[in-house]
Amino acid sequence: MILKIDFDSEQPLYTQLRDQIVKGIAAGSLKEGESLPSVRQMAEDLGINLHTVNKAYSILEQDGFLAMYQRKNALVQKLPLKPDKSFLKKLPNQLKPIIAEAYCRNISEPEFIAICKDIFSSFESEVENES
Amino acid sequence: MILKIDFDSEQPLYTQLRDQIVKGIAAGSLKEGESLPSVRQMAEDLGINLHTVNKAYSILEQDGFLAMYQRKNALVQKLPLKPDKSFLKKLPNQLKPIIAEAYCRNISEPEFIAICKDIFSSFESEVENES
Amino acid sequence: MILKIDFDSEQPLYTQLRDQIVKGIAAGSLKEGESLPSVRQMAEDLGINLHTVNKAYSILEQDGFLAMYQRKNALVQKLPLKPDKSFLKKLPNQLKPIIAEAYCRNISEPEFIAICKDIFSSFESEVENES
Amino acid sequence: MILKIDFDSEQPLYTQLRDQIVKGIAAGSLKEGESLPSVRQMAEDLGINLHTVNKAYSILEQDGFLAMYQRKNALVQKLPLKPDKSFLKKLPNQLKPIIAEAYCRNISEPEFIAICKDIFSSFESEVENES
DNA sequence: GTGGTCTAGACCACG
DNA sequence: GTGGTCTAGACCACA
Repeated sequence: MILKIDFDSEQPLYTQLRDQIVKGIAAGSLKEGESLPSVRQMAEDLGINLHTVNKAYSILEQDGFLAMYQRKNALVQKLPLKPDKSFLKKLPNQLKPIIAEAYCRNISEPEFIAICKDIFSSFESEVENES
Repeated sequence: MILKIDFDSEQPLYTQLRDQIVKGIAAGSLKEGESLPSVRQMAEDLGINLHTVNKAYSILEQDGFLAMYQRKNALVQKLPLKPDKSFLKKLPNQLKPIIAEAYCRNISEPEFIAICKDIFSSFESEVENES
Repeated sequence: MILKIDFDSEQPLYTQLRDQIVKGIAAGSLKEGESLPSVRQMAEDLGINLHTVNKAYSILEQDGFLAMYQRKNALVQKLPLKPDKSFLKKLPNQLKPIIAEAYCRNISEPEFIAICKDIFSSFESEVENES
Repeated sequence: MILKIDFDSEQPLYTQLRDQIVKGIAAGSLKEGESLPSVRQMAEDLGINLHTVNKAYSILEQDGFLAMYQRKNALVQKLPLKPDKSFLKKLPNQLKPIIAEAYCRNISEPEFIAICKDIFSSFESEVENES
């Protein structure tokens, strides 16, 4: 599992880290029960501040992706099969502005769906291949 | 065209306003050539500061959704038929973290696609019905 | 002499009008002693406000391009052969930021000169042909 | 790199600052990757408001001259070798009124070209000499 | 009346 | 300490 942080991105480092870990879980390179490097180790590996890693881990814990033990050891959690209701409510609100802009920019529904399917399949295929 | 601003949201006011207007254009309630309220009027209507509205308008102008003139109100612009390449490149990056999380939360691809289609059709249907 | 005002331009109307008239003089379509339409007439012709025309005429008078008589009749003036010193001092300052940006954008000196020559020759050729 | 702001000029402060920085880049006193003072520092140095500097920096960022990050100062960017098409289209329109007035004021084409060359060479020579 | 510019001062997110 | 956001209030150019 290789995490890439783009220091030149406009996106905050801690959300980048969060997204990278979620992507890792989605792609299967991070499996249930697996443990992440300690906050200190991760910060050193990525060359970022300890507090930044801490913030990312905290959010992931709060969202149910991680369970923190001993203040430093982070274990990947398996999410319940039924999707969280609050997430189901949040999801369309996240998508709406994106789709609105895509629609204005004359991207057709099939084109958009194709892009989504591509991303989905990128997760599903990797599940089988990665360790 | 009713705009709603959520003062408790963590999302900046000016991006909320931007998104609302893009949604309005997508939904057809704002048509090409139509004019938006003046920055002062809009600010008063929403109960926010003039400069915040100005920033939203400026971004929309920069993105080609609006044209602003010193002597006229902001006018809704028609976007070119061909989607902007830079947007096509940005789009998957916007979607990837959202889909990754959805995938982790056991939302299936068909479910996700259905949500997208719902949003798409909400724009397409309103185009015909709204004034 | 046809004047074109672009109501959608970001440039103020009165400076557009001023520039158009200067271009007309440069191109020879407006000759020394020729009289421009009255402020009222010009405003009506262009569909702009009387004050806007007045402002343009005033600036042109101040710059020596026009002589105003009877408050309404504007005569094209011939400029002295020796260039105004204050203009010679102002000119490089006007050009410097433009050339600086062109240079940054990798436009070579010959390219730039070619563009200038094109514009120059557009004035010189028209002098002979226009009425 | 010394920046001069003329408070008595009719030109807006933020465009003055913008032009000064572009000139600095053209002259080579600001090199790729170099960082500009923070908005606060620059504002203090020039005796102007923080937001005014911010606006100048934002425009420069939008035009590709600077890259701004939340956690770093503004960094000078290298522009692509191929000139922007939109700039090539804008350039003659910027030059036309200036050349028209110069032509009216009996400045010959060679004189004008000489002035342009002077400005160009002022950039090219400094590139080698400055640190 | 419109938007544009500028100032002053505040709070927050980020690292 | 950085830039980002937001507010409040002022003056000016434009038409």
